[in-house]
Amino acid sequence: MSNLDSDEIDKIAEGVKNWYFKNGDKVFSAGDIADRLFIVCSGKMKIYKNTVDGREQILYILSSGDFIGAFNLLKEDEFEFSAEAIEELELSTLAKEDFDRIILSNPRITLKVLEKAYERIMKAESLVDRLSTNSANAKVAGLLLTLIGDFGHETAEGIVLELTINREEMGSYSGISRETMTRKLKTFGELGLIELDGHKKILIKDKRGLEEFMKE
Amino acid sequence: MSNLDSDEIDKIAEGVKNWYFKNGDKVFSAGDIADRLFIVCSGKMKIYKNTVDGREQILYILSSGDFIGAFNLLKEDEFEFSAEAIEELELSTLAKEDFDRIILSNPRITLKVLEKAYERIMKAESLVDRLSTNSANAKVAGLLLTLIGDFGHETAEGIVLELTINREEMGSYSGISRETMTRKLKTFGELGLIELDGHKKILIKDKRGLEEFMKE
DNA sequence: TGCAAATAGTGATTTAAATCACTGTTTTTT
DNA sequence: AAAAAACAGTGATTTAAATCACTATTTGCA
Repeated sequence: MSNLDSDEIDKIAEGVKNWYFKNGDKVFSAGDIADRLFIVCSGKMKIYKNTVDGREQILYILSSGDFIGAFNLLKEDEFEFSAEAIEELELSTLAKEDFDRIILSNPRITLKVLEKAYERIMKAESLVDRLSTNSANAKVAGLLLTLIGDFGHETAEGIVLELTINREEMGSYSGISRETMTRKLKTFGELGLIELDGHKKILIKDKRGLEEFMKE
Repeated sequence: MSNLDSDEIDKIAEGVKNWYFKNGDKVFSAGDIADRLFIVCSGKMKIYKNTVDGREQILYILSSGDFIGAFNLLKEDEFEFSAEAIEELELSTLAKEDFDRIILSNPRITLKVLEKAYERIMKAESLVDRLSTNSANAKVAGLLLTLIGDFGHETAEGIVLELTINREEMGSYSGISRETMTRKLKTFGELGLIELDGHKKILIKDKRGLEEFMKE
């Protein structure tokens, strides 16, 4: 936050509010006025839409440092999606007009925001990738690779996913049903690509193998 | 292009090249180095990926004023998609390093680019919307509404789509097969929502009705 | 204008995943 | 630690769209 004079900083700090959410709490809903910027400080939240046929489609999983509600500079639209905490979550929010003012007067911050916008484009396009195949195997393989980014960390035995989403939500993040998700994960387990440990932990044993699945 | 001094403008003009493509010509391919920015001057081109199961998934249809190959500032990646003219097409291209230089030194242009990035986010997310339903009816309705933006113009009888894409490509822009596209368009015709006039023209008779189809 | 090539339409069949209905297991709560 | 609630697994069945194989129509070019 360089390039801000102290008056400006004071003014902004005034507008910043901090929030705390528990797993499952709703942060905002589709249709709410998007007059604030939400910045994730710790924890995770899911961004999702309700589809035509009454299911939920997860678009993004946001972690520390991600923000949402900002790119439409100066226009104050409604949110087209909803947000819900998927683990303990700390947020700061900032009035959109303050944010706009900061962007308009601080080129370096504009560039940062542009970078974030690019990140979001990449994520949306990779979701399109996942949804555009008809093969459930490819969807699940693609999902697991994405989840490495969202929930993965390296260990001695390989990459471990410590999930805070359930099978239904995994389905919703890849466009398949809960039951198909269950069945495909089992198949991948039998093939030695992954190892399931309870409901909340997956060990990725063969990342390459998963990538292969996305090519057929 | 305000805020550029004349030296700068000269330097940039040097790097600009103009291109002309016929319908069906390839502009660039996935895997090509993305070291240029492509700006559409007139005509249209489609941006697409080849999916896992060997089909083509259209991501965007770009028209005059749209550009591609830019948001990943300073990084020179490969294109993850291909581009092909879908009617006579005039392009200008600009070396990416020049573009980066312009952005970094002209905040007003950065803002313009940010606006375009937001537009692309909206388009990608609306494509996700379309792909995330299992109902072919909803996909086709959503497609037609999107095509209004890409190919539509108002006439006395309603909105007319003068298509430069075929049924296969319409399917590819909404995640269904050519045959299903054909059948659903027929159904919509019978319901009085649209009217088909040859292969290349569709009259939208009931936009509201189409929107309704996206909600069930 | 007529002809070839491209594109679209259509019925029959297959297929993979959704759905349904239930049971089993894990996780969380008190 | 026990009980309740949430979540996951599974077989049977249905379903909608993909695919196949072919014909008909449209388009654009010579």
